[in-house]
Amino acid sequence: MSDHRSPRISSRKQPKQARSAELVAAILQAAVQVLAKEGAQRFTTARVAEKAGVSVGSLYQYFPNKAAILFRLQSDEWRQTTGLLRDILEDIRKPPLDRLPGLVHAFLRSECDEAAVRVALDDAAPLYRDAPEAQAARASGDRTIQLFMQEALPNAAQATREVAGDLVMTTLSTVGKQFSEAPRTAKEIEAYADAMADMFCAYLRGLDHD
Amino acid sequence: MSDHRSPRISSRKQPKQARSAELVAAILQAAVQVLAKEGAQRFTTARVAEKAGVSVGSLYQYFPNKAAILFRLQSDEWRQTTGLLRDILEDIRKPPLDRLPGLVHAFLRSECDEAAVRVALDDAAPLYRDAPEAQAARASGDRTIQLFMQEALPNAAQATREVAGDLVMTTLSTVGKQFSEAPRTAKEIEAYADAMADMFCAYLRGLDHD
DNA sequence: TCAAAATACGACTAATCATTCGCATTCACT
DNA sequence: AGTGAATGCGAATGATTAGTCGTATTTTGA
Repeated sequence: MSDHRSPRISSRKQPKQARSAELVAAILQAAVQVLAKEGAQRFTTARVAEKAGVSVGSLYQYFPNKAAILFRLQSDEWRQTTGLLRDILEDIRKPPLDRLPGLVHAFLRSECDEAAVRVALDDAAPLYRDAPEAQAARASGDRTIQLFMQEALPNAAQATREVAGDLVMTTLSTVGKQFSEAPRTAKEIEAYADAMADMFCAYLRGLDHD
Repeated sequence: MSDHRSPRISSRKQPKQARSAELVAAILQAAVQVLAKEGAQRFTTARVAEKAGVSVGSLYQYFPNKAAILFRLQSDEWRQTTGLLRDILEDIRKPPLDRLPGLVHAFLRSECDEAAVRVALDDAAPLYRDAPEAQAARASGDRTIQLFMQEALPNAAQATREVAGDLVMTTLSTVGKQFSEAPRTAKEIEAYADAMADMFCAYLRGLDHD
C-alpha cells in the first residue's frame, strides 16, 4: 500500500499557438535532461522550467502537476517499446521462435541507450505507478505477446500460454531494466541478450512438446 | 547518474544499556509498519519515531540518518534471502537441477509475504542504492550461485556459467519483485513458480549439452 | 546517597519544493 | 491601431521534512 491518491495526469490545456507547442516540446526535452543529469530525486518543476528557459507558471499551464511530466515521458517510452515489440514479434518472415533473439537484442540495446533516463524514470515511478492510465498502457503489450504465443505454441493449453507469455515479457522488461543500471559495453549486451534469448527459446520449445 | 553522494549508513553509537537496545528494536519494528502502511513516500523519521513511541532525537542517537534505517531493513532482508539461497542450492541430497523448483517456489512465496514492505523498500532504494555496503552485499549471493553453476554445468565454459548464473539470479529477483507488486493467491504463486522453474531448467539443460 | 555518564526528549532550524495567482506580454483578427 | 484572448511570468505561499541541540531524566557505580 504505497500511494493512496493517484494524481491527475491528463493535460491541463491544449496548445493552440505555435509558441506554446514549442514550449511543451522544450519542457519535455528539458525534463529528459534534468532526469538524466540530476536523477529523480532532484527532478523539480523549477529545474525543468529553468532548463527549458521557461517559467514555472508556463509549465503549469500545460502540465497539471509534476507527475504528469514524468508520466508523459514514460508513456512515450512505452509507446516506443510496444512498437518495437509489435514490429519484431509479428514479422511473419521468420518462424516464431526465430524472432525472439532479435527481440531480446533490440530490447536490451534500447534499454542501455539512455539508461540514465530510464533508471531515473523508474525511481520516480511511485509518483504515477497507480494511475489508471498506466495500467491500461500495459494491455497493448499483453495482447501482442498473446498473439505471438498462440502462433509459437499452438499445441499448448491456453493457460500455459498466458503464464508463459507473461513470464517472458516480465523477464525481458525487469531483467532489461536491472541490466541497464550498470554501464555496459556492446559485447556485454550481446552476450547477455544471447543468453536470455537462449533461455526463452529453450523454455518455449519445451512447452510445445507437451 | 542519479545520486551523487552516498549517505553514511553505519550506526552512530552502539546501545550499551538494555533500554536503548529495546529502543533500536522498537524503531526497526515501527519502520516496517510505517513502510508497509504509508509507503516509501511518507516514510519520515517523525512518523517512525511516533509509531515507535520514541522521540526523533532518540532515533538519531542510533541511526545517523533516515537512509540508515531503510538500509538496515534492506540488509536484514538480504541476509535472510541469501541464507535461503544457500540452504537450498547447497542441498547435496538432490541433483542440482532438482533444487531449482524448490528455490523458485520458496523465493516467490517469500517475496509475496510482506510484499508491501518490499515494494516500499524498493521505492526507497535510490536513497541507499549507491552505498558501498550495498554492492558488497550482492557478492555473497553471487558466490553461492557460481558454486551451484559449477556443479550443475560441469561441461560448460566458465564464461557461459557466469552469464547463465547471473541471468538466473537476476531473473529470479527482478521477476519476483515485479510479480509481488500485485496481490497474489497461493495458486497463482504456485503456477508462476512452476513456470519460472521450468524455464530455468530448460535453459540450463540446454547449456549442459554443449 | 550522589555525581557522572548514558539516554531520552521535542521544540526549533534551515532547506526544499509543488503549486498558485495577479500581472505583463504577445498574438489573432478586425 | 485596437481589443480580447491566449500565453507567459516569477515572487509568494503553504506544507513538509531531515536533522540538531540544549535540557531533562534515568542509570551506573562508587
